Amino acid sequence: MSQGHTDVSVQVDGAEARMGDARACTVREVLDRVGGKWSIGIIVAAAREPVRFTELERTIDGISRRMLTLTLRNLERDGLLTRTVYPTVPPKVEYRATEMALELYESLVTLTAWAERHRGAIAAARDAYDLEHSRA
Amino acid sequence: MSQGHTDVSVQVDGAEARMGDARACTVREVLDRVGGKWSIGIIVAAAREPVRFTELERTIDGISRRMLTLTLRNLERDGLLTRTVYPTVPPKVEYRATEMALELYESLVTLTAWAERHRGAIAAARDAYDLEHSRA
DNA sequence: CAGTATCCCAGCAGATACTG
DNA sequence: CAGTATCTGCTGGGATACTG
Repeated sequence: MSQGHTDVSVQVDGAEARMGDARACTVREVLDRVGGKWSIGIIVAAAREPVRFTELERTIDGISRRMLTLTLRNLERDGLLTRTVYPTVPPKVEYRATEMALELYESLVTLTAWAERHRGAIAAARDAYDLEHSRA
Repeated sequence: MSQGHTDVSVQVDGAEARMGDARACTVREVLDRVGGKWSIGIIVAAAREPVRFTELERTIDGISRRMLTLTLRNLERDGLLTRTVYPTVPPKVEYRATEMALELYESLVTLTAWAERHRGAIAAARDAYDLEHSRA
C-alpha cells in the first residue's frame, strides 16, 4: 500500500462526511489518552517485560518523578498498564503493558511509516514557510 | 539535511528494544505536530474540499478564533494545509488539506479500529480502577 | 524503593475588542 | 471576511523535600 496508490481522499458525500467526523472524534479519544508527552515511551518501556518505577525513571530520559507517577496512574486507569505490588521491604512495584496497549502501539506504528515517508517534506515545508514569513 | 536516516534499529530480534525506542520517538514526532486539540478536526474538515476561515469556525464546534488561527498556521507551516488567498473584497481565504495530510489521516484511522475494539474494555478498566480507589 | 506533597512557571486555550 | 491583539485562567510539567 505504499507505492503509487493515491486514492487516499474520501470521495463520497453524505455518509462519508459523517464518518469522517466520527473518526476524527474517535482519533481524539485515543489521543486524549495516549497523546501525552510520556505515555508512548512508558508503554514501549513496559512492553516486553515488567519494569520497576526507578527503572522507568532512568530509562525515560527527562521525565520527572511527578510526571512519571501521573502518567503511570492514567495508563493504569485506562487499562493500558498493570501495576503489581510485591509486599516486600523495600517495596517492589512492577508495571507492564497490557495486551490492549501493545495492540495500540502496533496501530501507532503506522504513523512511523508516514513520518519516515514525509519527514523531508515537512522539513522543507517549514523552511519554505519560515523563509516566506521572514520578510518583516 | 536528512542524511539517509541512520537506522539504529531493524533486523535482529535482539534489537527490538532499540527499535521500540526509535519508533516511540518517531510517534512522538508526529503527535507533537498533530496531537493538538484541534488539528485532526481541521484536517478532516479541509480534506474533501477547500474550506474558508469562518466556515471552519462554525464547523469545528467549540474552537475559539485564536486557536483556529494558531492551529491553521502550524498545520500550514508543516505542509499539512495549503492557504490560498483570493485578493477580493471582502477577502476570501481557503484552506485545504495536502496529500500528505490525507495520508496521515488515513494512518490515524487505524487508531479508530483499536478504539472501537477496546472502548468497552477501557470503560470497564476505568470503572474498576475508580471503584478500587474510591475508598476515601 | 516507590512514591506523595508542594511550590512554581510556561504555554495552551478561552473570550472578545479591534482592524485591513 | 479573516484575521490580530490583549487580557487572563487553567493545566501540564519541572524540581525537590519528605515518607511508609
